[in-house]
Amino acid sequence: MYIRKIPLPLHCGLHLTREVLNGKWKPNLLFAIAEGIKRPSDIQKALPDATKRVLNLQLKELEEHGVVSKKVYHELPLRVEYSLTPLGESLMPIIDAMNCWGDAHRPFLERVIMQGESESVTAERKAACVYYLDKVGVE
Amino acid sequence: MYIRKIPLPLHCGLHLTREVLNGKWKPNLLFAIAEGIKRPSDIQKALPDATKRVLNLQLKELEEHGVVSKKVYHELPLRVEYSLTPLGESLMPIIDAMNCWGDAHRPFLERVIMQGESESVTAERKAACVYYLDKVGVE
DNA sequence: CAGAATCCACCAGGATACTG
DNA sequence: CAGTATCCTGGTGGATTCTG
Repeated sequence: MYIRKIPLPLHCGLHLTREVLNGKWKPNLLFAIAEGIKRPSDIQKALPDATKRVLNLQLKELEEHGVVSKKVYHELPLRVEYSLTPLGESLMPIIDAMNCWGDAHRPFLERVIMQGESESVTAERKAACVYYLDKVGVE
Repeated sequence: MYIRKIPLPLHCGLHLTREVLNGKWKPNLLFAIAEGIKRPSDIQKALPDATKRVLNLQLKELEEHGVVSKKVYHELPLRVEYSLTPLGESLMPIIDAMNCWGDAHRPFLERVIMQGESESVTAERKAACVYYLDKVGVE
């Protein structure tokens, strides 16, 4: 197994949670499992952009962190099912909130995130921000 | 400026939110600013384990993503103040929830996260999980 | 005080091929 | 079907130094 060379950071609740949720696909994994997508093959179908390898890695971490549990049925063909632990369930409000927030602000976020990528005019970006933030402020 | 070589992933609300919150210190930065810690020097004091450089980088991203705004007072000595935008405010319930969740489960999480580091006996870890999850389940 | 410039170690995550 | 082994690249974040 692997031993980290850089120690993990401080012990603020934020960091602990971050540690659990940190991984490109972890929120999606939790979300999928919460939706009843339990079997690895189905999970892969649900997240086609992720590799088997990485999904397995992150599932393993989620398991080690006590938020999902894994049940292996020794049949043929082999069957495996993941599910949320109570601790994992307690995380779902946060996951859902993150999902909603992202969806609610999608048009703005997509614009502003993409612009960060394509080194475009800062002024234009700022204008977009101001425009949107006005709207938010009014709501 | 820098052009990303790897395109950013899909457009699910979860990913958008992740993009905004992704950065070792971003949740803490938002939290600190929400608490009224506005000036860079104070922010650094609040997060002593982070480098000026990285804090600046992540603040800039938060700004570009429209969740914080930066006000420069052209005085001497130079004064700068960050604050949450309305969009950033709308993120605070999530930040707070993450903070609470981490704090609420700290004893368990600390144990289970640390053990991941020091490649210790899996059986022991599992025992710890089971023990804790029992408690959670009962609550 | 605020922050840009350099340099670099680390490691997360993708591609691919393989085992049971 | 589920999972592992190997290899490799991009980019995050730390250390340090320098400017206004």
